[in-house]
Amino acid sequence: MPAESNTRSRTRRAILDAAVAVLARDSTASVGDIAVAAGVGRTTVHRYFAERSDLINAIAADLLEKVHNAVDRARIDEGSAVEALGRVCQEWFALSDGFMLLFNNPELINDPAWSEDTESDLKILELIRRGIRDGEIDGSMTAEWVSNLLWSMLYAGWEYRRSHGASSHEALTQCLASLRKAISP
Amino acid sequence: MPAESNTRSRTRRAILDAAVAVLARDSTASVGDIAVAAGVGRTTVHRYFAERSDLINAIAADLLEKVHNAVDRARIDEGSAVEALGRVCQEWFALSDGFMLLFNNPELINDPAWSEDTESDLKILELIRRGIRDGEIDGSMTAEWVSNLLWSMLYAGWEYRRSHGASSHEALTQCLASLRKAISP
DNA sequence: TAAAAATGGAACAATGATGTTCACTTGCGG
DNA sequence: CCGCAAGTGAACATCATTGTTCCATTTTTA
Repeated sequence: MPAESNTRSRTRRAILDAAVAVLARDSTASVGDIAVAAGVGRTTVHRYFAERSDLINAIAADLLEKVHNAVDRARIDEGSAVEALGRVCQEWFALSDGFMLLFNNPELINDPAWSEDTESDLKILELIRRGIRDGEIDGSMTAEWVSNLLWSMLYAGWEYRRSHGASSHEALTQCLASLRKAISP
Repeated sequence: MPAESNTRSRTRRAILDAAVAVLARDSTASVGDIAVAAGVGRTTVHRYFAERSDLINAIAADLLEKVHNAVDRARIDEGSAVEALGRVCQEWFALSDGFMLLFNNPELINDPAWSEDTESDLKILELIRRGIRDGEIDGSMTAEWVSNLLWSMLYAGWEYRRSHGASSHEALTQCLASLRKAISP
């Protein structure tokens, strides 16, 4: 199959990005709202994603890829486990819109791609177990709980920024500090 | 005005409780879905709450009252601040459905009753400040951040129970332990 | 520059939720 | 045990969203 033309892939990206931004604020936004946000006609959106669910699925796939890339960039095999977790946190922190969208969109979480444990989830769990083995992370907690902690800290950081006007840097710093304290042995 | 008859207030409660339970799982559930869950005709729901938004507002008010009552029961002026925070956590943990509903219902959070800082929010912030003054809580964090931490820990606990099949007791225990570690000086 | 690709926008049918009315039961409560 | 408050379900109009089609217009690109 021929590669998608440049114009088409640019338009596709614009729609996808706008959809994430809009749906993160209001998960019930209409296709029309998304089209406006993307600076594109509603017809065009339907030309790229026939049904609303196709758009949702595309968002899920896109986010999944971003998550994977973030984990790669974090080089989780290098250095101490806690440091590596910090790097993952930092990378994921930038994906706030996508995750906010994921949180309050049951249909998204139930997407096959996000089934039980994504590849990235498993990598993080393994990283946490390494931290526990090395005595860097409190072994009285299950790896799953630590993983939950990480997510909820990210959430706290995003919320801190959103509702208290904290800068991203500020929020991330607090986030990381609290996570380190919470998981330390 | 005459007090509401027993039957009426019972029906009202049934609708309200069913609405919380249903909307916590799917925030877009129809009034019909709620009526079925409440074991009541859709017409009856509309008799109690003319519009959908009236029902939503009633839920908000109801939850707000539960939150207040929980804070009262926690006797936040007694004992150490950290112990008191623990009691609040424990009380609030039981309101999971309501909060889940609150989290992914923008229209609910924007309800006048939940404006900026509810009475309970202010009480908790004051409690946290007391903890910081008394040296029980790390003073390098703002009270607002600690408050956010508390919420995100609750969220982590609920999620741990939901997706990892942990018992309420287990989840709450982890929740409290991690919170204490995160906020300790 | 001209063909091809991409977009815009109007119009339309289908759908599902909402809110209202009404005539008909049900079942409390005095 | 009976009357009346309360609830039921059907029917109806309204509304917003969705998905589709068609044609004119703009933008790419060959």
